[in-house]
Amino acid sequence: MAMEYNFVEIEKKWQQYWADNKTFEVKTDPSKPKYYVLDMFPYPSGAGLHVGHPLGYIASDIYTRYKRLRGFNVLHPMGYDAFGLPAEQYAIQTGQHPATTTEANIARYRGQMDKIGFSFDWSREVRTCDPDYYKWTQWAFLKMFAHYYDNDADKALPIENLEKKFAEGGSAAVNAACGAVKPFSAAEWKAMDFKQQQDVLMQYRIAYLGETSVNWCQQLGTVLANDEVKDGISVRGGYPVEQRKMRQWQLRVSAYAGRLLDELEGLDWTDSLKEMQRNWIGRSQGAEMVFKAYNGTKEYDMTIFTTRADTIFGVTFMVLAPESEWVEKLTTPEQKAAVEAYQAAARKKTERERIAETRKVTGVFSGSYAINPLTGDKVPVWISEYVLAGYGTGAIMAVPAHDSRDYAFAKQFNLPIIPLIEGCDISQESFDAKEGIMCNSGFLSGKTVKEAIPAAIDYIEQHGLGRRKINYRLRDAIFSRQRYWGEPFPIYYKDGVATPLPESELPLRLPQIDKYLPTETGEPPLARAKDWTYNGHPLEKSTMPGFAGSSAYYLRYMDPRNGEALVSSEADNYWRNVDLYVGGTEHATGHLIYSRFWNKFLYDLGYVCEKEPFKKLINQGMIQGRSNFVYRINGTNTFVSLGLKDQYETTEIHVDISLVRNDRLDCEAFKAWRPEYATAEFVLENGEYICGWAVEKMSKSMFNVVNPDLICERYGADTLRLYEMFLGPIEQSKPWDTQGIDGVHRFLRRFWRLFCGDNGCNVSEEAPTAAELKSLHRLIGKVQWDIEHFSYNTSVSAFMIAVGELSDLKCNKRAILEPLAILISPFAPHIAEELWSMMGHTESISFANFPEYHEEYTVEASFEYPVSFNGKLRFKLSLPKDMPVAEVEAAVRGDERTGKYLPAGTIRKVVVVQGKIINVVC
RNA sequence: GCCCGGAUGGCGGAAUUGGUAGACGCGCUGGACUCAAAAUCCAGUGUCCCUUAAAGACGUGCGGGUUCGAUUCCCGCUCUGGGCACCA
Repeated sequence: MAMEYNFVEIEKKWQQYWADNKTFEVKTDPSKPKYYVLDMFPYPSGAGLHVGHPLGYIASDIYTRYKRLRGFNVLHPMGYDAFGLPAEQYAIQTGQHPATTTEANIARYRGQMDKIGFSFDWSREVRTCDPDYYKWTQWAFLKMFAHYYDNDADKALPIENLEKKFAEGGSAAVNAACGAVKPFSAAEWKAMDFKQQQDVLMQYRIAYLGETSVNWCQQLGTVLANDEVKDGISVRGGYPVEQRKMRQWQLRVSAYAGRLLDELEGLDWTDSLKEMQRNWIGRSQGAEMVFKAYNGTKEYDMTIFTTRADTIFGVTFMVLAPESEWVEKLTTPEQKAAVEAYQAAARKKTERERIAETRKVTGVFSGSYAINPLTGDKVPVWISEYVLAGYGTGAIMAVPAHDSRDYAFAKQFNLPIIPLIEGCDISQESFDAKEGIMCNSGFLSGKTVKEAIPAAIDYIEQHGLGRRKINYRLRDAIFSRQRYWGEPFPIYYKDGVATPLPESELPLRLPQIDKYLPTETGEPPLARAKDWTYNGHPLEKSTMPGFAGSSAYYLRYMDPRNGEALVSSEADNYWRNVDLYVGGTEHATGHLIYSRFWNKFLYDLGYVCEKEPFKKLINQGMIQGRSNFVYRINGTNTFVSLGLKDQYETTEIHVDISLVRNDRLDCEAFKAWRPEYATAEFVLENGEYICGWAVEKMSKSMFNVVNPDLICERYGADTLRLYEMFLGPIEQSKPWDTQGIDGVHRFLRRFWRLFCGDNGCNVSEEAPTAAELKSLHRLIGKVQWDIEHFSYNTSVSAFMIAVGELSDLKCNKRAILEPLAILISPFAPHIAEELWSMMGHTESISFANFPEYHEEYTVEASFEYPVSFNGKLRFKLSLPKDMPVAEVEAAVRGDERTGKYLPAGTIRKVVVVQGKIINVVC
């Protein structure tokens, strides 16, 4: 029987072997260096995996297997981000419990992943919806509730510490991240009752309950975090989102803004991703300044934030956000009606409408005036939507000459514009650039802008008018969701005071309910649970958002079955943090911020030993679909081939890619596809119907989804793995094209034939030739470099070339083929294992060593030819001075016929220009 | 508007970073095997000039520059993907 490459049997056999032998289970082992490779765990959706999903998993699996061959103890776990909206939406429609559908989806995902031959340590699987897992999500929340952020210590400290300081010196004794707190003395603190004290403490807690403007989504019936909203609509579902003031649980992520920004530096992430986080955190350096404001009867100190303190001599008006607390104080009786109408109109707008009206300038005069603290000038105080309540102090000083938004506002309402920079033209637009020489600016006149900014702030600080201040755009994360399928809060309300559950009560399990909709009174679904109380007190009815469970999962993998701690310090000290994290860039401003925050918080408390969770991050690109089209002549049921379609008025229609091969439509299959096409007629070219095509997102509605199961069945997992890597660079988006897979499959069959003849294994014990060794070692060097640089597409090419060379040489030597099998095992593990065992090994290839690369030739020679080069010459040659260029080149290349100077194959590149050797590379 | 990327044959992409552009694969063309098809194997395949070949010229989005030499570095554009978007 001919020994053909039977991938179906081989893959089944080795997947079974790995499972039976627990090949990929790891333990902490101080005798070996650790390496932690993590994939972003999937949300198990009902649609299953398509061929794009495993891309990152394949890349990380290759790296994992490579690191194992290099002697590392590699932690490579997988689990499921199992709480979330889609399962709940499905539950609302069908009444099926989300746990049931989630369970089914997980089983499907697992089945699909198993077919691809990943080397996950499944004994460490976690699911965020498992009570043994979410116990630790709740635990972390309780810790956040019990801590505050001390700005002086620059870390989280226990809330008891805060209480002690309040009792000693009142609110002034602490410099901490907090909400709006009226200053109080120690005596006032002691005079407060329990509830009042708790209200104050709540303003300081890292997990806190606070009134805030939130993204409310009516259709989803829940609030959403900023990163869950894009362009004013919800990321999940695509429903409109509006701003509402609500009392919600929040995480004081903003307290960590500085550290989140600074510690980004040391991470091995792509610049674009770091840049995204920097923008999201949005540090801006400036000053807070106090303006006296007078409403006709009373004077107030109004604080504003500016990055352009140098422009203070050009302030011609002030602007408040409509939601600002100053609005009420500074609105005069005459303006009251107009201001309230403006506020009401602003409140009613959805986020989407506000975005749509971005360029419209609106505003209303408050009736009050403020005094410029430097010039003593009296300027009007206006109210406008273009100032945001949530940033800075919700109030600004307006300098229309040098800020485009202030300029537009001044033009609209005919307010004065004073230029402050010599020679700037402000007739058409403001001059926003931070360059030029100041004028009209008192003591700042004559300075450059860059000098004037610090000089102005110094002056302001010295005269007690304000202080340096750094503001961040990063907002606190809204942590409540009015939803069922999430972690319950371990919080109950005792006489209206939010009280933490004792840790011993964790996990607080999600109760059973009969319906998943909000109640008639608009309460979250948990209000439907029977007896949702603790010791007779009501429990919190909202649940945690999706990012709660995914924020610390990488820690749980280190010690997933620990009932006593999130992770033991032994496991944490060994595995430390993730060395390589692979996942999509869509989590840049969500998960990857929250996880870093969560980790830093646990670091402050001493539960984890590393400041950052993910050392190196690779963002795999998307695999796009390749859609096919047919062209229906308008008003008929006749379809015209691509090349002829311009002769008709046609409509482009997506056609299922399974009905198309090589862009040729199977017309009979098309007729059978849909009843409306049963009578279809075709206008062919050269007897064929040619379809159009386009690269689009892979989705059911475009009929271009390719299922990995099908590819595994037809070509095998090893072919799938190689082909996904071969498609292009891992970080790049690229279209899937099932056509091309044949090439990779052919390669694997050629690879197989290198080891197997018609009568089975034909590996010989002969010593390899120099040419064979050269081929092998070039491959080793290349593959090693490629894996370390995540350039897997070029490795696959290198394998193809090497196998081509070795086939031509009819090489069947063990000394070549064994290293070759090891080399390919990270990419195509099943075939590698099979060939390895066929060559007589009893132990799995996973425990072999990655072959060592050897330079084949060492060259020593001196060089006397006239030579100019730019640092690239790797060695010296000895050649006569007047040798003709052609001969020099031949000699340097090691031409076997001249053969005098160097052995053949030594030189890869010789560059000779105008009789001079410019560059020689070996 | 602001901040990052990207642009190379019919297609996906190589060129380890200033040194033979187009590796490798797909597709296409021709051939072998076959009654035939599929599969497999072999050869060719950037463009132009040309019956063909040789030889030559032109070629990495566009226009300049640096260099003996530029896909690679610099300046100015065009197109395109992504992120942020009244953040004072």
